[in-house]
Amino acid sequence: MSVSVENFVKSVFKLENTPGSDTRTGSIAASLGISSAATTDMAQKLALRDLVNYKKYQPISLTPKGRRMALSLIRKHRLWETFLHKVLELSLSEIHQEAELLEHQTSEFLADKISNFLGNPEFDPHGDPVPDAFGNLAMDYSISLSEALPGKNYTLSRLDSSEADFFDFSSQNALNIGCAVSVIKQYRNSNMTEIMVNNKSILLNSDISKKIYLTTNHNHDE
Amino acid sequence: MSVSVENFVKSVFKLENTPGSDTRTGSIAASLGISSAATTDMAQKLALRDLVNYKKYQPISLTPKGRRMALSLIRKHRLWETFLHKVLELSLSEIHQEAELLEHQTSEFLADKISNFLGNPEFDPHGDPVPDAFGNLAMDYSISLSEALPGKNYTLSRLDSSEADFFDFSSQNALNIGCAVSVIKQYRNSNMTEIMVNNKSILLNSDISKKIYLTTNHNHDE
DNA sequence: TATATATTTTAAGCATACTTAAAATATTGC
DNA sequence: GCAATATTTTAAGTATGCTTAAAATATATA
Repeated sequence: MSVSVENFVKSVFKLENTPGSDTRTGSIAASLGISSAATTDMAQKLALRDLVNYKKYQPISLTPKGRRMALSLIRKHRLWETFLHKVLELSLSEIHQEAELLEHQTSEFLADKISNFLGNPEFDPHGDPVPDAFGNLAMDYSISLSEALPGKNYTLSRLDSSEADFFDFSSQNALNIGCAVSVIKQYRNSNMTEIMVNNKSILLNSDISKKIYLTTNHNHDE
Repeated sequence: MSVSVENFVKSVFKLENTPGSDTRTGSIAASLGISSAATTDMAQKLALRDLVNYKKYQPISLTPKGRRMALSLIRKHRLWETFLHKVLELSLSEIHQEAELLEHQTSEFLADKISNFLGNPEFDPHGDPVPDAFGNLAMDYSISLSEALPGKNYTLSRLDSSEADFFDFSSQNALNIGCAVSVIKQYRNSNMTEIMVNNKSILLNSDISKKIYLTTNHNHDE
């Protein structure tokens, strides 16, 4: 399977699972950085290979086979990110681009070896769940900081970005996964969020707060 | 740089450095598993990019730029092989094919991280030297078992193959890097070599003995 | 040295994965 | 409901990296 096909399928999966997004030709084109014409072309070809469902002028969806492919790729991506961060000590801002390339050249056999070496991690260094070999994902109860309730205490569980700038900002402000976050105030009109981290107050705009995810401080098995 | 270009350059490098081989169109084609026509085509294109020297009907050679590219790839390949074997515990017969894919998706930055993690190894698990970041190779004084002198004692230093079968054979017969090998007799007419390993006598044909390299048991710095 | 054989190159064609421009269709606003 | 606008699809064209078949050239042999 070519890199282009794999990235296409992964893009559809991500858009299908992102609230507020759709899987229309233009959206997929934008997310892949290619033209709408190329997207239509690829959708038609992949429909013949039973990877996507395609009907003219309609949103594209993944078949079960396409979904399996996407989850396998996401698994490889997140395993590589975990490996690069924990073993080779690359920073959060460095791991994405390397994993983006390696994921396409990773056999299932090798993915299992990496997973096993890492102790079959459930979450990657960004807090994203790592699918297991069957495509199952750990449950994620996190909520976005932009939706969090003022006055409550949370734990930072996920940094949802693939941009180096975002990770540079978060690490410089000690916004690390696992740290305690108190939400002071939500400025609904200006879309700003004030939080307290390490006894320091930080005011964040929504570009940032949308990408930070939190879990409430209690056990979900209770 | 595309995978095809990288593999072409690597192939020329390997043929240039393999005694008894040449870098004519047909030889490169055979080593890459493509047609002679495709080889000519690629040679012409890469000459324009200053990676190879090409004149009609003449053997192809690498430019300094081409040589640097080849050594960078070989470095990445051998670092991955070392990593896969030592860290993820893949067998000697499994590492080549995985490294063959990963090498093309590895930045210089990542290669340096892997090298550093492994303690900047001078040799990979097959006994092949790992070029350093500047393309320098450790000196290799090994000789082929097919050329070794009867009655002498050697240490097995290199298993020169990329075929899984060969490594299955060698590991099953305890022909491991670092083990002591005594050469009993060279049967020059039939191209057979008799050796003693772990108090066991083994008779090897030249297909095998050519791929096994040995060092004499003394220090080259003396 | 001439000719037969082998090798290399050129030429034409194909698949993949894109592009831009035009045509077709869908959506929005009045 | 219809026109204006936006989106999607089709069509034509490009670069890469191959293929096979033919022509050109080189090499080997008698």
